[in-house]
Amino acid sequence: MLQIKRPSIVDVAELAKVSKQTVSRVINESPNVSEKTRQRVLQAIEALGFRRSELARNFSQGRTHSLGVVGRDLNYFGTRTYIGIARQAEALGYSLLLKELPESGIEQIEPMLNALLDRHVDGILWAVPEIADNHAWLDSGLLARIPVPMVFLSMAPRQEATVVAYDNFAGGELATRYLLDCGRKHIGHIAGPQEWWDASERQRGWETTLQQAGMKVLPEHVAMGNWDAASGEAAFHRLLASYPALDAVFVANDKMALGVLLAAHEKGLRIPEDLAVIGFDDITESAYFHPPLTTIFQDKAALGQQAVKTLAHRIEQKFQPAVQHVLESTPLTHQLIVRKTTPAGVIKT
Amino acid sequence: MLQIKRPSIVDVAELAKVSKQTVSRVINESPNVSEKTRQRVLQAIEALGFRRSELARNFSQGRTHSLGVVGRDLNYFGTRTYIGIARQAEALGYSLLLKELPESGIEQIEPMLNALLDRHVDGILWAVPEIADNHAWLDSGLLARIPVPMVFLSMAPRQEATVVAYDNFAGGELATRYLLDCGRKHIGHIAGPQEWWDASERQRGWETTLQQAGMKVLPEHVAMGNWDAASGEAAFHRLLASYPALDAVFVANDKMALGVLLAAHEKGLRIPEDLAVIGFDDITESAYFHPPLTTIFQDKAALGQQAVKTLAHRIEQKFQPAVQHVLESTPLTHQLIVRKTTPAGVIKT
DNA sequence: ACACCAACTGTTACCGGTAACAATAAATAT
DNA sequence: ATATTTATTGTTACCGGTAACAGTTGGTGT
Repeated sequence: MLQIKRPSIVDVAELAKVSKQTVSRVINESPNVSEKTRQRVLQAIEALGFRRSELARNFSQGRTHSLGVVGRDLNYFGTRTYIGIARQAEALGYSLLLKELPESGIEQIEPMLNALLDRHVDGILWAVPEIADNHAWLDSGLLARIPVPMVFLSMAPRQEATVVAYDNFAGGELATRYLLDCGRKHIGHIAGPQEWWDASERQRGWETTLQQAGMKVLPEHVAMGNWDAASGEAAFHRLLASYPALDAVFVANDKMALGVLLAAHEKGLRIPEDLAVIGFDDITESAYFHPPLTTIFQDKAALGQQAVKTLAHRIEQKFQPAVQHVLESTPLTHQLIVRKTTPAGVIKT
Repeated sequence: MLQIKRPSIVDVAELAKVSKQTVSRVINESPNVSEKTRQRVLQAIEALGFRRSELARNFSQGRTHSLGVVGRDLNYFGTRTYIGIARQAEALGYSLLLKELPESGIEQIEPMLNALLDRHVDGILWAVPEIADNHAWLDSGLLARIPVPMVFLSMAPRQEATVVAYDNFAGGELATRYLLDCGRKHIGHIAGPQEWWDASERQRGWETTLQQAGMKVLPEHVAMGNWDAASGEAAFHRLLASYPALDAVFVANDKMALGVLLAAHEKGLRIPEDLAVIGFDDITESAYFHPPLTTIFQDKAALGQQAVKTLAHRIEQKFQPAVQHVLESTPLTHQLIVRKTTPAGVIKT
């Protein structure tokens, strides 16, 4: 059961009868190696099955070609986002070191960041949704003490931080304007938890659009849920009670919209005739809701991708300030997906 | 913009006027340090804000206290599973290095494993669903050349491999037996893709249960989907055409069940009176389907947790063969969640 | 008072690469 | 033919810890 030691650069050097530095040059494709020795070294590498230890290389260079990703639950930050992150990181030659921030939270933040820094990640991607003041630590000066570039996913813009995010305000506008285009006059909103930045932005988009259309927006025109289908159902009952004239509702995410559809059925409301519904997210199931849900789509994979690109860009700048790196950016804009919970034959303005 | 160098163990040693070895002893809580020097060292650590470089430690020890996780899409392997993995890894002091195996697949496997080994992960968790022969590489002898413990998530048992999985066969039995208990006589199945191990196991559970109940199982009693809601809808139409007597259906996952519900509505079938439906997975939305879906639950978080425990156990065995490590295992059993797509008042046998 | 042991601390080497600089050999200029 | 480049290769130090072994000190037994 003897574990055979991985061959090291020295083993290769001995076999090829060169110094280990020359081997290093070969594996790093330095041009200053004669073709003859290069071949000899390559042969030795082949013969021994040598592979460079990234661990050793990382240690010696002081950089690890890896990104720390701090997430919460993945649920929010989302499978699609994660795929975008993973693919882009791979494409740019970075590994991902993942950490889950537990609910409890605040006092875990510094240890978590330290754990990543102790492993010398080249950069950190903060993929925790902004809820209440859980980003308040940014004001504590902690950020300034972090010696690697950091990028934040989907949070309110801040002076000191690099943020990659969708404009949820615009998304809310888009949804609400479409309901107006449908000719609806009483457009309610089922919001996500107010403490969530994304939720309050969507709500602000709804509110602003209605006001610009000359409509009054009253507190009883909104009900709040917690993103879950169950809460959407409950919120809809409350909303209908406080706003009986309701003829359309913009729901802050598709899951809650599912609950709304169920509740509306129970109340005997016809959709979309009596009530138009528009969701947010375009989860894969929403095309199979009953009826299929009109919703707002945001390309989460592109979001993750863009975040990694941005982070990598800042890292390269740091390690090779001389070289001009290009940052190609993907536009992040919402898309309206019209299905059956809004009336047919609407002309979009 | 000068980057201040992280203090190293040597800086601490100088400040505390001891050798760096003594500092090492202090941070590793060796008992052989006098209280007086310990305090002096701790003070120096505090003063400098020293933190041990895990990178250096990993390098010097030849182990990284990290697990390589190879996944596909997360979609399948699932958010819940991932949470279980992350939490358990954190609890046991392991970091996670994540890799995404692209669809293309096979020829990517060896490079991917090598990438992990180059970074000296202590163990590898293979979280790619078994589809068709995508696990055939296990027979190539590659596995034997991997110098670290490896654990496979949810695949067919194999001689040479450590597998942590739910018994999907038993899950299929559980679902089907319940439909029998409901008094149904014509129980069809909407299967996942046959190439998926999980799917074929669930189907086998269905088939076996019916046969044991003395019923005939014909090919036209099954239709196959691809896990998506859309495919569930289509499959149901086909199934109904080929098996008109159908009075119950076991659907291999909840998403397809969603499509089935939609299709059944279109056909004017009452649920559960005309058709009983049972899904699989218990995704959060299924409680809000129309009507709420009866389904089979498996605790995916426990699955991920168990996989990490198993892997960690094997790693510890390897690094400290002398110590007897205990492996506490969580039982992985399915649970029947009865909602409204099956008739009320059934006595479970 | 002397040998011996325990408790504590220090020395040296090593993990596997890379960086910076030095040395040698071959090629070109004068 | 000699000085000077240029191309190629080797030497040495270093990254920040840990392991193995070697001292040093003080207390104890006789």
